[in-house]
Amino acid sequence: MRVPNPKQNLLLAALSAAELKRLRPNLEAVTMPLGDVVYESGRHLDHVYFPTTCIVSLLYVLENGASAEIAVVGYEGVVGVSIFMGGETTPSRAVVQSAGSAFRLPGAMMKDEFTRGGAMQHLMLRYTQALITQMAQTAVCNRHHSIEQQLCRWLLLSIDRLPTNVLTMTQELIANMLGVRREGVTEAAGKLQDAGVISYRRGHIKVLDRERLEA
Amino acid sequence: MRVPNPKQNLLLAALSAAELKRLRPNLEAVTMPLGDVVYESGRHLDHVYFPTTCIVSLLYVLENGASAEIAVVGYEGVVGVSIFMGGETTPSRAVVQSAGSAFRLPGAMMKDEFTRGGAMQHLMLRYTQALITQMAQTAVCNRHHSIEQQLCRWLLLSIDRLPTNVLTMTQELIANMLGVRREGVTEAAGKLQDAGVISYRRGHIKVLDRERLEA
DNA sequence: GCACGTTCGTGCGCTTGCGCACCGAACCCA
DNA sequence: TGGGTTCGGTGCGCAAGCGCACGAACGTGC
Repeated sequence: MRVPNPKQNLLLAALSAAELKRLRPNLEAVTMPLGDVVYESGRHLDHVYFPTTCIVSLLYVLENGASAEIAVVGYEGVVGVSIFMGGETTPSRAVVQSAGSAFRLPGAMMKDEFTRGGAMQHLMLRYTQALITQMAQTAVCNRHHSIEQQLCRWLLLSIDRLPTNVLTMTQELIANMLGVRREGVTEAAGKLQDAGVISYRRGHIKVLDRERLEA
Repeated sequence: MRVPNPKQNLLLAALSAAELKRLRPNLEAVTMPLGDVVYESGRHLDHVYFPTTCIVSLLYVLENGASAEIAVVGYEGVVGVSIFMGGETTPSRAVVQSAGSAFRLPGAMMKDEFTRGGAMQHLMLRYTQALITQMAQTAVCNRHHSIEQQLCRWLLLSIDRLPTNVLTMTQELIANMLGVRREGVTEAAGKLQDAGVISYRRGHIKVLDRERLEA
């Protein structure tokens, strides 16, 4: 495991040297264990998180407890956009889907930097726009796609944010993310394995044929 | 029909007198006929639209032509957030769901005003945040709710943005918005009518019992 | 008042996914 | 090496929703 470097996060890496230098003292490297709840729905947000090697899922939780993933954030993004979007709280829950590390920045610092209106603001807005697009896609997938198609999409979203092609993730958890039954995931994963696209064993999924996953 | 007044839009109304005065010369009142496509997915955005008496639906369209509504915008919001979020284009289609009027502002003006960093920026970001929340809800509803529940939610979203409790909308169109079959809407609407919550006839839906719709 | 297009109702077979229950098998740890 | 626990596979019955097809009711325009 390398020493965490802020530049591993694409947003931080895109900042100018001066901006990064300004933020650096307040950037704190944190390790993100699997299953850790970064934000709880409706709670106050203290920090924004810039993932480097971890992946964070954004889940929207209903009153009755049912939930579904609305977006995935990895080294290309930031968790906690609500902080600079104006709300102190977020309506979604953020859960670590793949363990790793991240940098976090106190919310107040983030706001200050954002308000300066420089590259940081621009970057954050662009990323938020991308996040919106991802959410819109999720919404439509939930309606029109089969479990198998959604599983494919989800696998792609995940491995694109990891250095390896192996995910550490039980089918139960995937089912939770997608908001479907575990058995449905089992079935879909079985098909994909038969087709030679993926292979898995107890909590580890290896993507063999990325091309064919994109269909 | 009153003469359109920018203050009918909540976002414009929330601006200070000075700001509104600055924008006023560039604000153009436009009428929005039913079914009009305000934005096409992937196309360049010339203007942002501030609805006053119309309602605009944001649809995300898949490659195969299937689509689903991801958000509803009325007098409380603005259509075309991508313009100040950094992208020149939007991944979604915007369609007029209920005829009425709106004010539009050239994209460049919007950007300028946004970049000033004043109340406008703050307002736009807050609204975008609200839009994100609405989209997240839509995503989860698509997964967990029955057609009837979704119809209820959709009706509420719509009448909340209209002065009356009567919607002019065929079931076919509603089905399009929700991304379901027309027959499914017929069935759900039939149930609601039997329950005395709504009444409808050929393209006109009247909401009778708002309370019970919220379940 | 009549014809036509639009909108809504209904029926049927079929697929997908859910809920539940149970078992085998892999893994972890002592 | 041998528990016990966690995962994954499988088999029901059931409900929701889809696709298709057809017909009835409404309302508009001539």
